[in-house]
Amino acid sequence: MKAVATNRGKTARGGDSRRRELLEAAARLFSTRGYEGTSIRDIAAIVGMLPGSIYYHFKSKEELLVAVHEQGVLQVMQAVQSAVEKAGKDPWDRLTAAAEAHLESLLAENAFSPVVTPQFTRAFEDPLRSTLIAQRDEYEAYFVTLVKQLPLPPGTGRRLFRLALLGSLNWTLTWYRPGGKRPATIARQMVNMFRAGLDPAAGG
Amino acid sequence: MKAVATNRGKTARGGDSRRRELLEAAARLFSTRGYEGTSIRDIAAIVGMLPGSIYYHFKSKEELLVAVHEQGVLQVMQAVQSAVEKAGKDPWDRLTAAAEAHLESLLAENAFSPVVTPQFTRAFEDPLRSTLIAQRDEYEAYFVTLVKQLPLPPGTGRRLFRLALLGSLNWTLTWYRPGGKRPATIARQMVNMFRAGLDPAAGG
DNA sequence: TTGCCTAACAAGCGATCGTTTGATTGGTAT
DNA sequence: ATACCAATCAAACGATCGCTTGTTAGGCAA
Repeated sequence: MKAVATNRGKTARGGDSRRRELLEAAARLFSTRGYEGTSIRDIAAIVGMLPGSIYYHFKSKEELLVAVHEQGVLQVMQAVQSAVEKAGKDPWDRLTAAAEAHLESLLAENAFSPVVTPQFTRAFEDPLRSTLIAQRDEYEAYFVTLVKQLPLPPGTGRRLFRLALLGSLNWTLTWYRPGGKRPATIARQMVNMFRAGLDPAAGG
Repeated sequence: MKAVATNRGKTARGGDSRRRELLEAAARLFSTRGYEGTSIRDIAAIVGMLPGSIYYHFKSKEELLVAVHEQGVLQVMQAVQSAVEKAGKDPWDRLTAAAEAHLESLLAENAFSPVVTPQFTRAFEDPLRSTLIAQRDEYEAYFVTLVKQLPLPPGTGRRLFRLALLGSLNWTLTWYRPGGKRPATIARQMVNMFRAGLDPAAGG
């Protein structure tokens, strides 16, 4: 494992910039037109590259998808974790912070994260599908711990609570228009809808 | 408008049965593999027909999709309306009945209805996209009236309430597995989560 | 200068896509 | 029997798909 001093072969400053451009273009197209609806040629055209050249950076279209998905999970996860850490100790505050960061990531313009949602994953066959689900589960497990800390009335299904909240948040992707309320506001109001009924300390 | 006594040309009893078979096969494939991920040849193979023969029944793949989508909207709409009518007068009961019927339709095996969700519509371009959205809006407007009848505390965003609830319900498509709770049970519990906090008459 | 290596180009492979066209089949009405 | 017509077959069209292959341009090290 010898350290390489010079950026061997990479263009000018900053490593694999072309690779990142490809990831970004692919993410945008995948999330708007879907995976099957996006061709290698579409992606190549955006970054100004011939279709064949993509295969120098990724060995297949599927591998490109997995890389995009991984990047998406990473981005959302980091945003959420960092927001939660800043949120203090109250479990509801922490959940609210997570929801805000989650929705902001999903609706951000960079367009990496929409690919992360299971609604995207659903259409794939099983070797690939399992890979994507595994990546995503790592993230969703974080929400499990957040919900576990919540002071909920006994008998409340924590699993259903989590799925319902994430459902409300993720569904925003289908109706949100940039002109409207800020994503963080929407996320907070949604958490409050759930909270009002289930938090004994909240004021109805 | 002259009535035709004999089933002119249609096979045996029951009008355009082949057309319905095509719609059904297309619905199943569209909802599992997506529109772009489904080929005319796939659909033809299921109903035992050569690819070209499909074009006797539908003039294009897009028209087939629109027909499937329309059928899906119709099915869900009828199921929901019929359930609401049986539900009595209490607005929360009516909403609960609607949610149950909605989710049951979405998770039913016939597989027509998943195509109705906006998560499916999202990926299309604008002439087609607008057509699908228009079909779907007709249905969603029905939920608007249901939510309007609800006795909610002043200041509660009814629009966000509706979108959040439908989000929770629709998202179930991404995680539901046939072994688990019955769809109607899930729907009822979800409505109750929202209700507990927002209905002044509910017992916390 | 020589040699290497990254990153891309140029061209095309076979497969599959949605769709069209013309012929064929079988039942129904006359 | 004949004529008709709905419904399908059989075959192929051009376009586009993911991907491969051989080559080339340019920077870095020896």
